[in-house]
Amino acid sequence: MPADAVVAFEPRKTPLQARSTVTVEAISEATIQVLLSHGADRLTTTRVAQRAGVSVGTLYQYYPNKQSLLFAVLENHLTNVMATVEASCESACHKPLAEMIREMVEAFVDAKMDRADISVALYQVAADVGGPALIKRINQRSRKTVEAMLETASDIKSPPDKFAIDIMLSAMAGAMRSLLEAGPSPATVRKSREQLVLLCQSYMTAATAKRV
Amino acid sequence: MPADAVVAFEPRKTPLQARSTVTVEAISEATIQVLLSHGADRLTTTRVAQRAGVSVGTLYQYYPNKQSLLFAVLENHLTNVMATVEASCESACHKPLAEMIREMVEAFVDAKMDRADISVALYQVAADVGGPALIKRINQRSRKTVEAMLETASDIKSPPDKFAIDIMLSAMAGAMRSLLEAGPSPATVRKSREQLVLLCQSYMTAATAKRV
Amino acid sequence: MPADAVVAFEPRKTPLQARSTVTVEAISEATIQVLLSHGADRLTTTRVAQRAGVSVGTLYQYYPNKQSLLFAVLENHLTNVMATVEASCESACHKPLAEMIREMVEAFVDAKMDRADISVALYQVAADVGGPALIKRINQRSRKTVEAMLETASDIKSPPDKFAIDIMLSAMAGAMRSLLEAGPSPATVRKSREQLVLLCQSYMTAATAKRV
Amino acid sequence: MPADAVVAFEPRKTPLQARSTVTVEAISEATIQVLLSHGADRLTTTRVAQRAGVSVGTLYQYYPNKQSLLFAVLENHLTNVMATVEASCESACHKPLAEMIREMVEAFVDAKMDRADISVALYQVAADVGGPALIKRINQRSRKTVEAMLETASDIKSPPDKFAIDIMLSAMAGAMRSLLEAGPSPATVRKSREQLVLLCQSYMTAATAKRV
DNA sequence: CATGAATGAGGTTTCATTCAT
DNA sequence: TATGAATGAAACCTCATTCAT
Repeated sequence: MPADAVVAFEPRKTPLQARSTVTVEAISEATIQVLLSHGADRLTTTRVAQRAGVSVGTLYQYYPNKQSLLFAVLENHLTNVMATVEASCESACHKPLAEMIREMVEAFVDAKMDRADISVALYQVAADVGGPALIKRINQRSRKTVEAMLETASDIKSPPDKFAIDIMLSAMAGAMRSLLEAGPSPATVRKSREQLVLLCQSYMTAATAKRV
Repeated sequence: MPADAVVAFEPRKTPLQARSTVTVEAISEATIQVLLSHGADRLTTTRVAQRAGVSVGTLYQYYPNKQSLLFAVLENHLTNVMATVEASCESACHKPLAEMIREMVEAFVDAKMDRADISVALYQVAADVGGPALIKRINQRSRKTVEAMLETASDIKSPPDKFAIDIMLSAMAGAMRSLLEAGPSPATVRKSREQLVLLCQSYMTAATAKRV
Repeated sequence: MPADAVVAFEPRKTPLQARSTVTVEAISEATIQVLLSHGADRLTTTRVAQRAGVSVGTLYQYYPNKQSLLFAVLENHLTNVMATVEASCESACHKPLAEMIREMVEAFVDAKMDRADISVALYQVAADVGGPALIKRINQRSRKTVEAMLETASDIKSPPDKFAIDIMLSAMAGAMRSLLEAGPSPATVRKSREQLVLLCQSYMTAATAKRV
Repeated sequence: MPADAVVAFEPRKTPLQARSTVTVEAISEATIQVLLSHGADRLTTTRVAQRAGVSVGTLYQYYPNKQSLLFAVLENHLTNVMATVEASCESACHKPLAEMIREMVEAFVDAKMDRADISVALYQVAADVGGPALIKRINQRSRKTVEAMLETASDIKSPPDKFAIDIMLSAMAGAMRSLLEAGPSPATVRKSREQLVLLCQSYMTAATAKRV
């Protein structure tokens, strides 16, 4: 996959007709299937198109190049996960710190596990596809959401600074990645989830001045 | 990790003679240079050989294929980092928990920052080259080392279980990756290091039963 | 001229209705625009259709294929130029040789310069589209016209033979092409025009037996 | 043939070994063969390589892209023709004007006819390959050569200005092109050659102040 | 042992053309 | 008639790997 200039990541045409929407959906899903069954370096645009039941030409009507296709899939996944986390943040407002963290972390772990296969598959492509930049952007939004939640915690004076939140989020994501890549058993997942909650709780507590 | 058979990753011949060692070293360093200057998908064996000042043919006498080359470089880096961490663990034995963690985390951050460029470059290839498996192996060793250190902590009854240590290590590595990929300022690094220490200390403390 | 069969170059349907004429006109003009703005090898039927404000499908209702489109545009241009030259020939009948030539050459240069952009654009496609054959046909007509004119020259016994006229016309066209492709200043054009007149006059004079 | 940026026309590597020289020669010749047998738009790099008896990869070791290949062939041809003309110019020094012109024109016509097939084939590609720019460059050299020759003419005071020489050369080239594209009989060629001599002689004479 | 020319499978992408709506 | 989504053959070009010198 040549990745010279990181340009033109935007999908080429917005699917207006019903037929188009179906096609785009099929391509997107096929991308994941191929990623899972063949691996990132065996993923070819031709194969994706075949799996999607369309011709390569059709694929290229919606994505200007291979990168943009992978980028779109990655972005979609990350956005989904983030949406889940954001929802949990909203519902956890005004609760005590520990509970907030628990809900947030559990939402994150569950969202990731929900489509563990996709997550793992996407780790492979993130690096080639402008992943870091995208992740940075997503993380910034996540951090703001979490920060806003923490502002409302019932038992602390002031929330930890942005810095600490960033650290926590990246630590959580990193641990999750390790876990996913190990192909864990359900039991392991359960236990890890608990530990991750503990990790974040203890760090946030340590990084926070208690409210009077 | 590509779906096909993971073929011989081991270097082809052990460099017994001085000349060979020099050549292998040059190739290894050239790989990193090319990774940094051209990116993972512009890295070609020919280019690496040129940069190293040898012919492609020569390169293939020391590495059976491209993967094995990248694998070796990755392994070398990880081993170096781990060696540093292990050394710090040894020297921190019998100290109190918090101090142990501090020394270990600081050793890790410093080792990573020491050749930040390499770390960043290698994140690109890890996925394609059997990285996860390798990391798993390395992490296991790390975990054992850390575990052994913790056994000797002067202020705790028993160390956290393997599980918690794994979580901590992967969280630390994940946060570090995020940091490195952001291309941080020295000030940011200092602050992050401190926070990472705090993260690990508070988690380990929380995961540990205090000694009588 | 490509080696394969020279298929139907004729437009598919004669535009009888006003709407059709407008459409065909728009497509024709769009072709030139695209030729100028994108170059011959970036000219796609889709792009031409877009520029013309119609769909590709519509384009294919008036032209059976891409070649026929380009051919039509080329033919149109050449025919226009020739019509101008023919007109000048008619009006120059019965004048002295030198004057005839001057009027003819000046008409040619002016006609070409009138839409210099088109001329230059079409040089790019002529070769791929059966240009030489077309030019041959056009040139034959031109030669006959010029010959007819020369027959009436007041100061010569008999006109130069067909051969000489062909040579003159192709020399004139060749020089003009060179000039156009250089993107000349108005001053250069004026001077070149004068020289071209001189070239043709001196050649025709040399190739002619003077009238008693 | 995509022709975006007109870059990197230079051959990729200079053939140092004997084997390489042979290969390059074969590719060059094969290009002309394919051009003649299939036409410019059926010329593919694969076909050229096949005809040359090498693999595509090899072709691309010597030419960075298709354009550069065609450009090299075109340049080679034009340089050859020009060398012949230059030689004739040198040998015609100090002779009378008419004789000079005769020798120069005849040298040109003969050089072109010598490999008429190549000339015709190359007209097809010139436009796509940066031909005009190249021709401009070649023409400038030609003009200087001719100018230098004319300076020494034994029977004229001063030579025609650059302008007139440019006109003459482009007219001559244009007429020649027309002739070649018509696929002329030997008789036609002979006659055309004579006419071309006359054309240039009469123009140069007309454009010159006679020497005392 | 070193060299580097040669290989060729295979990847990405384009675009003329069709045809169901 | 007009549309434009879909097609898919085919083009260009790369690069891991080999092997004769």
